Amino acid sequence: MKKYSSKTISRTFIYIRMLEDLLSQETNFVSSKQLAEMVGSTDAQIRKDISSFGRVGKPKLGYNVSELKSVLEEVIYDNIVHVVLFGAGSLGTALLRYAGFHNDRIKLVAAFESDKRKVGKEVNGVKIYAIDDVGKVFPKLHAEVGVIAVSKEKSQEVADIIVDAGLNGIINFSPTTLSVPEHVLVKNIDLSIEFMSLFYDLRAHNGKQKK
Amino acid sequence: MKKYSSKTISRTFIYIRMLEDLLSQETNFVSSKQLAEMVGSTDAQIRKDISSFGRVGKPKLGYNVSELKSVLEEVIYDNIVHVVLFGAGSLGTALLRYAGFHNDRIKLVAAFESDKRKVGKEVNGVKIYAIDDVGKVFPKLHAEVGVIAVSKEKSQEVADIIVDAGLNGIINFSPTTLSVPEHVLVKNIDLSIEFMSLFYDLRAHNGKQKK
DNA sequence: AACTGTGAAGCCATTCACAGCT
DNA sequence: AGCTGTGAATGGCTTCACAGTT
Repeated sequence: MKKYSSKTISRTFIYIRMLEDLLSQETNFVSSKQLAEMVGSTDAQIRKDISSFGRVGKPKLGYNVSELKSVLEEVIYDNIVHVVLFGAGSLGTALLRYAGFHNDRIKLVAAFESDKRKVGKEVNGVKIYAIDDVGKVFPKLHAEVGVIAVSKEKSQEVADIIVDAGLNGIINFSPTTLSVPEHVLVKNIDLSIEFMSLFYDLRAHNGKQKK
Repeated sequence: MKKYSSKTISRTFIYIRMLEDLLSQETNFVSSKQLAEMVGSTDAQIRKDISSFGRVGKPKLGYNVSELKSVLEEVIYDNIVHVVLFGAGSLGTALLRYAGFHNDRIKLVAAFESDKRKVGKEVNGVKIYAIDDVGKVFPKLHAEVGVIAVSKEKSQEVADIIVDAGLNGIINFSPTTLSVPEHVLVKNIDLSIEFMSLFYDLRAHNGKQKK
């Protein structure tokens, strides 16, 4: 598998989304400049990203929308991601309901929760199991990525369970730095840091304007 | 206001969190190397970040934990962020309940929602208003940042409301690229992109290991 | 002796600018 | 004539490595 930078990959998802919009408007061709405008980037950036995947544009015409979409999709997905959720509290439940996880590339296959009252329920077609049954349920799931949506205090414990179960990708919504073996990839999404850093940028930004 | 890179700022929040942990264990000094290990970074990175805020470390001893914490906090917050939420669906409700927004630096001051059944309720001390009352309620709020947690279809409409109300920071949880005037700062948090790009990294990572 | 602070080097991503294609 | 693809230039962030400090 060829390795692209994860920045390029993140942008590629956004490009695909735009191409889908264009397709639904029956637009056949799009230029790097137009795409750039749609996603808030630059034409050079778009061309650089796309050209790293091969020669797909047509000089003078731009990119064929559906062809480009196929190329981008091929780069990114050869498979479906099987995701398991830990924690069905308010954040976990929001994730279960979140429309973004009900597409053809991501499949949320199960949720685990310690609160007995929630165990056995189903949200959006996803079953909630008791955390103690991980050993029993896991082998059937073919899961690849675990999502941690439990409290700060329990997150390391859950991370250990995920690692023991053999997964090597974690998305961590709790505000902690997890310690995991080196082969496990962790992506931290700390919502309060996102907020606070936006706020900081905002003040710096406004300060500049006043000058 | 001096401008630091937003990468440095994001890390600073994480440093503060670690320093709080150290304080609660009554540790007085910490070296860049120890901190690096705690947050999963390098000692040089830590020193570079901290030194950009001034000379605060003591050669041979390291950093005084509580002194460093004060310095970092001073850099980041002179004020409280007033946040307004749009959308009290499952994601919005999770945000209302999210512990990270109940600290002394972020204040979620109100929520707006179009579903009449939710209007008038209170979650975690935050009132839910009708979206039509924005004009009436807003002036009292002193809000600085708006959070969009509504569906893709309604997000641009809500962004327009936020901009009209005079806010110039938006955190957008919906999977769209908003169009806003140049002075408005938008931070997109697209959870499905986060997932998909983790998955991609994971596969690239595993591919490498097999060699 | 041990650790910080920092100039310099190295690395990566973005932007520029234009040759080449249709 | 217009738009892509890309080498070269730029800019920014990270790492190196060591002088300075206590």
